[in-house]
Amino acid sequence: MPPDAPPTCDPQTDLAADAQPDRFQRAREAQAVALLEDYVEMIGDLIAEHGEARVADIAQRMGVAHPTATKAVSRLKREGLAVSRPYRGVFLTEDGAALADRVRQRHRVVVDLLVAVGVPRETAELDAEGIEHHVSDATLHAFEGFLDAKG
Amino acid sequence: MPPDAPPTCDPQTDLAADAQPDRFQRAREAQAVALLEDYVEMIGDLIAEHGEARVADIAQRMGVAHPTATKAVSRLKREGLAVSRPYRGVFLTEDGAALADRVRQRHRVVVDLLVAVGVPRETAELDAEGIEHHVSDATLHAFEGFLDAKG
DNA sequence: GTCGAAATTTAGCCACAGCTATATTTCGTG
DNA sequence: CACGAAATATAGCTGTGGCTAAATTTCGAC
Repeated sequence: MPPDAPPTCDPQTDLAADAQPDRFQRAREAQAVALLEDYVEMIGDLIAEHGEARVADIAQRMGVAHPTATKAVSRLKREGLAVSRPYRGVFLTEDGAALADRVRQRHRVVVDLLVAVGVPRETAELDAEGIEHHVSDATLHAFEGFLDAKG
Repeated sequence: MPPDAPPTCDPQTDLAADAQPDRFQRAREAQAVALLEDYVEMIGDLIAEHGEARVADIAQRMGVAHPTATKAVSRLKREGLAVSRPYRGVFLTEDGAALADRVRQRHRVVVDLLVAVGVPRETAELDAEGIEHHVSDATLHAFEGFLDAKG
């Protein structure tokens, strides 16, 4: 096929198709940070409860084996989100703590919005765990506006 | 620490913590099928437009290299969602086509709901790409109910 | 103060999902 | 109808994120 004569007849369709790759790349990037966000939030919770986050507790709450949690912590340390000395508890850096706060807050807003539009609370909690990582700042702001207007 | 005397003082906190692993495992599973869903929907779109889905087109629209698309098609075939003969176009099985329809419909509902609560259309399209894969049937139903009630 | 249990880390495996480079096949053009 | 360009497939690499099994360290109990 010659490059100046694409096989599709509708130029509008082609335009939409051209915009798609960016969308999917964006979604892939969001997914890449999603796990780190979950671990950071979980570590934040554990520190708030116990004063430190032990690998065994992280693993248990994330539903993974101990070595998996250890590797995740390594990635967090590499990203500058957590610190730890060998065989000791894990702590968050300033950046990590800030991220944990943001994630926790976003989670709450997402759950509240889901409930506000009629999703049962329990279902909202379950779905929010996956949804929250794909909620942009703009969407989060819209959610907050909607909740303010409603209540 | 003895097993009958956990270090936390609040039994309610422990209960919530015990429920967490399932949540995360659920989110991980959802993420595992998300990519397949995207590919299936995209292949459905291409078939609707061109009568078949070529690997090069799939790769271009998904924003990945050709071999990545080829490997994805292999997984779809293994899962019984697509069929293809070597060096020829890709087609969906009955299951694949049904999944594509469901995904497309769910995407539309998610975008509509985001718009309904005040998210700009363009942002809604971007975020929906990631959000939709984590919307359960129960939540989708609630979204539809909310949209019906609204307009 | 030593020893053993518990926690952590390390090593090594698998599958996925991306990539580049190379081989193979198809198909339009001359 | 042969040939070369384009499309597809294969091979082999990287990094992620799981896992089990084995080595190491910590720490409480005696």
